[in-house]
Amino acid sequence: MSIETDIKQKKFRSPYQRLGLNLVYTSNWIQYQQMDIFREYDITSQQFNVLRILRGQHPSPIKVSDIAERMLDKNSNTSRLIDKLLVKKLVDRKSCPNDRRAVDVIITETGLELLKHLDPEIEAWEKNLARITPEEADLISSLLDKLRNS
Amino acid sequence: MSIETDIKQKKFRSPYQRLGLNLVYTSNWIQYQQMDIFREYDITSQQFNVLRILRGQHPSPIKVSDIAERMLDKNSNTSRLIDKLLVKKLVDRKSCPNDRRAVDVIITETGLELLKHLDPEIEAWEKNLARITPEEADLISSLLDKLRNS
DNA sequence: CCTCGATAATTGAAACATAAAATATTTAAT
DNA sequence: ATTAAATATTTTATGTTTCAATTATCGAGG
Repeated sequence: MSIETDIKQKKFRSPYQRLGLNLVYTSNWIQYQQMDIFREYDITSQQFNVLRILRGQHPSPIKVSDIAERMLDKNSNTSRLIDKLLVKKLVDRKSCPNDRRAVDVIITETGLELLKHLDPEIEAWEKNLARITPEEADLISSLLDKLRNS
Repeated sequence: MSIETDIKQKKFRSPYQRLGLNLVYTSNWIQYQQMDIFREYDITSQQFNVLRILRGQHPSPIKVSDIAERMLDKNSNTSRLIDKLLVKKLVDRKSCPNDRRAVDVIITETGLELLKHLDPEIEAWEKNLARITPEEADLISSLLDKLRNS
C-alpha cells in the first residue's frame, strides 16, 4: 500500500513532505514488528540496541556516553536502560579506572547468550524486507545518508 | 555522514539490516528536528499529527477510531491526545449522533490558527531535505511503499 | 425483542521517557 | 595550588505511553 492509502492523505505539499511522513511511518512499521520479537525475550528495542552495541565491543568495556552516542534513539536515557539490563544480569557495570566520572559497561555471558537466540529470529524477520532487492536497499541507504548529510 | 559513521558500526549483516537501522535512525533524526519547532507552540509531534488529520477533514468531524487509523504512530493513545488538545481548546469533542459509542472530534478556529502559524515553519524546515532532489525523494517514497507492501 | 459477540472509547496502574538540576571528577588556566 | 569550566553520569519531577480491564452501544441471529 502506498503511504497515501496507509495514512489516508490524498495530497502532499511536496515530495519532501511525503518522504518525511513515509520515513516516520515506515520506521514505526519496522519497530512494531521487531517489538513482537523482543517481547518474547522480555527486552525492549532500546535495550536490544544497547546489547548490540556492547556485543560489538566485547570483550572490551564501553562507557555510558559512548553507548549513548551510538544509539539509534539519541535521547534514550542510557543510564536507566543499563539499570534494567543490570537487573536481568545481561550486563555488568563498574567505575572506569582511567576516569572515575565514567562508568564502564560490558555484556555478560547471559547477555551474549540471549543475543545468540535472538539473532536468527531477527534475521528471519529481515526476510520480510526482501520485497525490494538488495540493490534497492543499498540505494535507499545511500540516499538517506545523503539526506542527513549535515 | 554515512550510517556507518553515525552509529559507529563498521559492518552490517546485509543491505537489509543496514537499511532497517538507517530508516529508524533517519526517522528519529527528522522527528527530533521537528520537535524543536513544535515545542515553541507547546504541542508534541503526536498532537500535531492529530491536528493535521483534523484539518484534513475540516469542517467535517471525524471519529476517534478514524484518527487512530491515520496516525503515523498507530500505538498512540488517541483518547488522551485529544484530552490534551481539548484542554488547550484546539479541538472540540461531542458524541456522534449516528453511533453513540463513537465520539466526533473537530478542530477549532484556535487549532486552525495554530496550524496556520506552524505551517510556514515546517515548510521552511523541509528545505533541509533538499540535499536530495525531488525525484530522489519520490524514488525513496515509492521504494518504501514497495518495502511495506504487505 | 433478547442475547451475544463485536466495536468505540475511556480509564487505572505500571513502565517509560524527558528535561533540568545535582553530584562527582577531570582538565585547563591562572 | 586554586579556581573555573567542562565532562560523565545519575537523579528528580513531570509528562507520556502501554497494556489490560471497563463501560457503553451496536448489529446480527435466534
